[in-house]
Amino acid sequence: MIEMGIKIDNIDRKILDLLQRDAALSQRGIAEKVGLSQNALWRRLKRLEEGGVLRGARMAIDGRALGLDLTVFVMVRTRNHSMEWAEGFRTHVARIPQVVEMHRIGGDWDYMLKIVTRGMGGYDAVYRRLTTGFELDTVTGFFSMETMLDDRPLDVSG
Amino acid sequence: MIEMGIKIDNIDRKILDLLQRDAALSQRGIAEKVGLSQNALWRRLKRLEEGGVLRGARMAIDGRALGLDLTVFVMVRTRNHSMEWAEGFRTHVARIPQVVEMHRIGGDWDYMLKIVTRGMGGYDAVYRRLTTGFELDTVTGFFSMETMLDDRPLDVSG
DNA sequence: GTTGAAACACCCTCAAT
DNA sequence: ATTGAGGGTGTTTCAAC
Repeated sequence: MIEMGIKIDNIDRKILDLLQRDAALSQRGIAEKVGLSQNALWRRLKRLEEGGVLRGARMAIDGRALGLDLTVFVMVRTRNHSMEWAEGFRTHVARIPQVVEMHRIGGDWDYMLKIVTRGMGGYDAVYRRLTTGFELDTVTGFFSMETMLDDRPLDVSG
Repeated sequence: MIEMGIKIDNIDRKILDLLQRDAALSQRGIAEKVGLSQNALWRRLKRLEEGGVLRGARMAIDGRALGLDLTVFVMVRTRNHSMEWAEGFRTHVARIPQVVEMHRIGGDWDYMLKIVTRGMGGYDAVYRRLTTGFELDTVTGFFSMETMLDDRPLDVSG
């Protein structure tokens, strides 16, 4: 079965762009910006939601207020490349709440994890938890010294 | 002047955790979950907002619905390490909308960029735009073959 | 696609405790 | 901290065009 997805026109793109930047916008406000009535906008939002394009509103928070001052990108090389092992590794990593992102990648490494935690002590704890119970070939961390751009909206232009 | 930040207690942490996962929760619903009256919750939200801890609601969208099917982590090594150059580079990169994240990092590389775009053609366009007008020493891309965890809430426990 | 309206939920701000 | 209440805003769903 082919994943079809719903049709998205330029007004939808504009709506998605606005909502990515501020999910608290009122329907009236969005409707005015895109040149629709509030009623017509409501029907589009319902359609986008039912089509799975809208995936819920998230509140962005300042991690530093919680002491989350360290971001590390961890590269992992493994020996076992079976799908079963990968799924087990995913489950293992998913239990570590400081991991905010995980990718299976190509190139010199097999996995890449984004970690957000409290200083080096927090990172050390994550590192130990990550490497306990799983045979990882190599683990290297790239430490973010400065977040220059963060959490930008996806490019909706098409 | 020292950045002080506001005090965050365990109820605040619980509130932040809930809002990170669903910014559309009603104040009544949150208040009930954390054991406060709606009125008391409102005061806490106002305080968290004025303290800069809450940074606005964003709608999460399904990039694939827009054809955004390729995520690449680009590592960049440069020759010039002055702060002026870095700021110019940041401005240059910020103009490329497919860059959703940019970090100055330590280790083998100087910068790391997260790119979300439409297939290899889209990546090629981003790559050319990135490397035009700026002398970069080395540029390498790690291609995400599978996003195993994405956009998880920050760990509020403390 | 549009306007208008009714019913409802939620938010914000009081006052009182 | 709590409850209760009033006014205002926003959403959802109609009917009619």
